[in-house]
Amino acid sequence: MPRLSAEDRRVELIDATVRVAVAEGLDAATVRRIAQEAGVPLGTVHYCFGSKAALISAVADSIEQPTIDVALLESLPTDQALVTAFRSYWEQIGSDRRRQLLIYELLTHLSRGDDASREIARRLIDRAYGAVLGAIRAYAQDLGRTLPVDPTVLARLVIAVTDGVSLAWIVNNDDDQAQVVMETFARLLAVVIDSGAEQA
Amino acid sequence: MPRLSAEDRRVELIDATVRVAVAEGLDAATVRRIAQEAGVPLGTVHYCFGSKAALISAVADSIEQPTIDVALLESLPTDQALVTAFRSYWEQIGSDRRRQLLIYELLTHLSRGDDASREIARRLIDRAYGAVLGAIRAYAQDLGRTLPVDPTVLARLVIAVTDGVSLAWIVNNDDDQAQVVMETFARLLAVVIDSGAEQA
DNA sequence: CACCTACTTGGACGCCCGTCCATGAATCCG
DNA sequence: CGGATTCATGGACGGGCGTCCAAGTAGGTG
Repeated sequence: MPRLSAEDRRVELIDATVRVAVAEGLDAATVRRIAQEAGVPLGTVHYCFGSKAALISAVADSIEQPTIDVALLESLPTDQALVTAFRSYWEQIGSDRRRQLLIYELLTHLSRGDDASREIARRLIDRAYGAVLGAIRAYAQDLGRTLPVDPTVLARLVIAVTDGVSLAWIVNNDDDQAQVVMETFARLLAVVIDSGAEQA
Repeated sequence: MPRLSAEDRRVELIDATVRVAVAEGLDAATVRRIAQEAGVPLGTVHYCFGSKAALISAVADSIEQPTIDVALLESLPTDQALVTAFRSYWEQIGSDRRRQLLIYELLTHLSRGDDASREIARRLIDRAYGAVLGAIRAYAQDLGRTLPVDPTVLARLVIAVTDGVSLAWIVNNDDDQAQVVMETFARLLAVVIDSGAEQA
């Protein structure tokens, strides 16, 4: 009801869309349901975004990916450092099953769209990739040596593991299993990194 | 048009649904579109399945997961054996991007449903898990020793990696990247397995 | 042959969808 | 102050959705 700039209104509508889509699924996030959630009349949505597809794209671009703080890991043994890093990552991702589910709904939905939509899905994954790659590079620098694995490939692998674990966790809702699988991967990685150090 | 038993008709309808959903997305697989694809009148779908949800559940249960033939890996060095195994797995999964996309659409869709739907999603993942776990156990037996990682956890981890890689591959369509990431994981695993052997 | 079960057929029902648009109100600016 | 721009509002439109059902038809059984 209060008069807002279109820009501020867009932020409100994106937030409302996230709320609805997280709670009830992306399919339930209809224009009417979003307008109701945001407390605005129906026409406002199309006034601000022009189309529902543009709104969904804006929602995908608004999704924030976890951050990794490498400073916490200094002076820890390799295996403990990696386990800690994954645990921190998981605490951010694993807090809300439905939120993570929405990310996969967005990725699959956008993957069926036109080139512009697919580009947005790509960016969504690349944001996570960039965060992980930055953390890996910072960690390698702290370690004072190069890793026995290409950091860019390792970052892709870490994203794959967390995404895969998240997907299974969404489906079977088993927190402990997700934790154990990620910790196992962290320890595998630690073995390789330490063995690489011995060889060097 | 030809008179078929309801059971045979169900198979036809499931196949038609898969065709439509693979090609155009799960959202595009409406009852009308499915009936058209199968060449049957609209009412037939509900006669055979009672509801669209039951049809989608049947579709999810019909999805076959890759098989892994461990016999091929005998007498290969560990790293080559694992790389070969992942490559074989990928040749089955990575042949059709849209088919893999449908699996994720089904998983997210079913995860939003009631308990029965979520159970079906769980089975879909568990089929892949069972296949991988069986292969791991067979491989460990061929190796003649126990692995340094719990096979059930390792199987979950392998599923996570392949699912995560598939997801990224669906989004960015980069075959080479998917291959490289999986091969890197295979080699990481080989290092750990071989180092576990040395310790033993 | 008659009968009953099983399958077929296509239209009708009510609902919700995304989009559009005409009108009105607020705000900004020369 | 007055005109122009920007935002607000809610009803209307055409279409597609899942579901239901009454009538028709084939096949097997007594």
